[in-house]
Amino acid sequence: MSITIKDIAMDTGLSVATISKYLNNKPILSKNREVIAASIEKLHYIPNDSARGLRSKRSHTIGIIIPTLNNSFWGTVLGYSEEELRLRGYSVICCSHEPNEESSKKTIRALLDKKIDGAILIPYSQEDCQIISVLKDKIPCISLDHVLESANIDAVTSANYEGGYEAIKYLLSQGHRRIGILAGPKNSYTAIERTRGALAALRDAGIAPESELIAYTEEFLTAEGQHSLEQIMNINRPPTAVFAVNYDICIGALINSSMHNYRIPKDLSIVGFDDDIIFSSVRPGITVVNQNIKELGRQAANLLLRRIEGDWNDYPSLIKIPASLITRDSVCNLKERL
Amino acid sequence: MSITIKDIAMDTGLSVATISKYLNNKPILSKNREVIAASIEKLHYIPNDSARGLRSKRSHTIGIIIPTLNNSFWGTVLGYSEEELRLRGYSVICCSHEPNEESSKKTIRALLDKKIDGAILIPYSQEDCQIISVLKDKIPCISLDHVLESANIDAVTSANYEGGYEAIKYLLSQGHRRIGILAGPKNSYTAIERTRGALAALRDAGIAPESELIAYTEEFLTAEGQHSLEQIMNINRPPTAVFAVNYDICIGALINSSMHNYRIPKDLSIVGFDDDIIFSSVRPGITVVNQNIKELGRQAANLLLRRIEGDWNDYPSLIKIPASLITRDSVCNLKERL
DNA sequence: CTGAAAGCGCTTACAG
DNA sequence: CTGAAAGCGCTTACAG
Repeated sequence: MSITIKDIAMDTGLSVATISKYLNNKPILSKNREVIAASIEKLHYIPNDSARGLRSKRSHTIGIIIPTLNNSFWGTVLGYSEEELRLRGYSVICCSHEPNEESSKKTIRALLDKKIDGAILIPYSQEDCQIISVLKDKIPCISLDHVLESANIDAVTSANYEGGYEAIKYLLSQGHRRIGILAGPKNSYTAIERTRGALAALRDAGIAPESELIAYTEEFLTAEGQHSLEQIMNINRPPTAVFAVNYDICIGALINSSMHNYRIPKDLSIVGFDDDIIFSSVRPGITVVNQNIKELGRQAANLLLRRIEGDWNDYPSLIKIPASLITRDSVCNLKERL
Repeated sequence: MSITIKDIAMDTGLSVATISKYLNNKPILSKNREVIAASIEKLHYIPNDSARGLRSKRSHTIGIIIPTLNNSFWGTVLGYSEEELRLRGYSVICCSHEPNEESSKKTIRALLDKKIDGAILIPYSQEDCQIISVLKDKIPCISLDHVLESANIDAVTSANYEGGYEAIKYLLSQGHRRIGILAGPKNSYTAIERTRGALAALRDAGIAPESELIAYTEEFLTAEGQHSLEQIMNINRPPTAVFAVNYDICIGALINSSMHNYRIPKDLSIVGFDDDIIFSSVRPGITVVNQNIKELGRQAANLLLRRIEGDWNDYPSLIKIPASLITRDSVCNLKERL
């Protein structure tokens, strides 16, 4: 019924073995190459993935494991990875998982049953080390967004540390000296890195970080972001500016300042991390450090493909994608005021 | 190397044909059923999808075509569909596509090459009829979120009309009589339906809709939402309340009212469509009509599976998922005021 | 470089 | 209901 490799063999007068070699980019006479290409085009031949997979033990599908899709950030990363992978001939099957061991195991099991050739994993936290170590013994794996300490694994993340550093450096350049850090959860890799960068920038400017200027939360929740700002503005000498390490925390801070009628940036300057349509729509626009989501997704896909193709030269590799400051109107220039 | 159906046959003393029948839920002696189940369990047998696919011409994978994943709404829908499908033994490969013919064709081509057994499509607009009609001749297809007029196709959507009706009915119950409708794009199925419902509610209350109280946009953009509110508040007798038909439009309206220092709900009441964490974090909380995203995703998956399994009884079917009003504090009760 | 043959792990008629 | 045999469309050694 449908066109097979046999039809191409008949049509070209070559053997199926040669057609197969063409399909797999193995050396054949360039004359034959042309003939085959023309025949494939003419007959609209499409290789049968099931047959290829059955013989070669490779499924040409890769798994992407994501915490939750209820989040435009992961969804977007997934989208870019998927695009890159698709263009290279792979399909992706994506799974979301809950932050518990049972869910992780089920997800891994399902993926392995599907005989995926590799996986990109976005971990919840360090605990997900377990799930990745099970996987990476069997197939190539990339950790996205998190660097898992205990696991020896390829990772691609944003330059979180540098992004945090940039945010504070900018605030300092605008004359701020008392800067609060809405540091988010203590167990989040990204939050930790961004906070570390922020503190380093402070230190490099000769400012000793004060613990009352750092507010931690349990999770990335707007409600906790609100509370963080509340807390930090109630100390003896409140800051003139705050750096919020993530979207939800930043939204929370914004909500809290509007409840207190703080005028931004006059009463309080703010820099967030992660851009969103809302930060450019709102007045004043909110200055943020923006992640390059497209590169994040693509590089993860590319690195994974290299591993699948057998290139383990630089293993384990940590790829950092630069994050960049988007300057808007939420930071007051204290120097101009003087 | 890995366990195959042959191993199970050996272990149980039955033939591979019988094991295959077990795997495919065909009638076998219940005695044998038990023996096989035990053996599969014992040897950790996992059927090889490639082999099954090669023989049976079914891939047990289904395609989900999505406008963009850069959107928590689609991502979430995808997540729920994926979960449902996975539990039923299918994997999903998802593709995003651009709103142009070339991109659509490439996407369809890629999916068809993968021999998907069915597809769920979230169209951009009526134009996507083309892409769906190409697909649905070959494999079962469900349209999600949109009902495509010209294509005879299964669809599952939220009760958009009813949701719009509810929003206005609520506003009326709070004593509002002059109500603005931020109607979004004229070519969006969901926007049209929600607006239709809103207008019907007005009419049913004996209020003739006035065209100056309806503001359309080109796309779903916050900037256009801002402009819509601006426009509608500048007419001779501005409304006491507005209904925003979608998230972005609602955010835009909120931003515009904050720029004008309208106090919500005192100066202006507002009801949105589509919930978001931000609407419950903000003060006052924003009243919205909420879609049941989980059901949307699940029902689409279930309907598709029914079609794939050959049940075309109720074709074409339109499944409407109820949307429900979440009452918060953005609507002023004018009756109490009197 | 090319080709003949075997075989990947299943499902599908077909007999029994 | 069960089983023997053929075959799905490829890739993989192996000769040539």
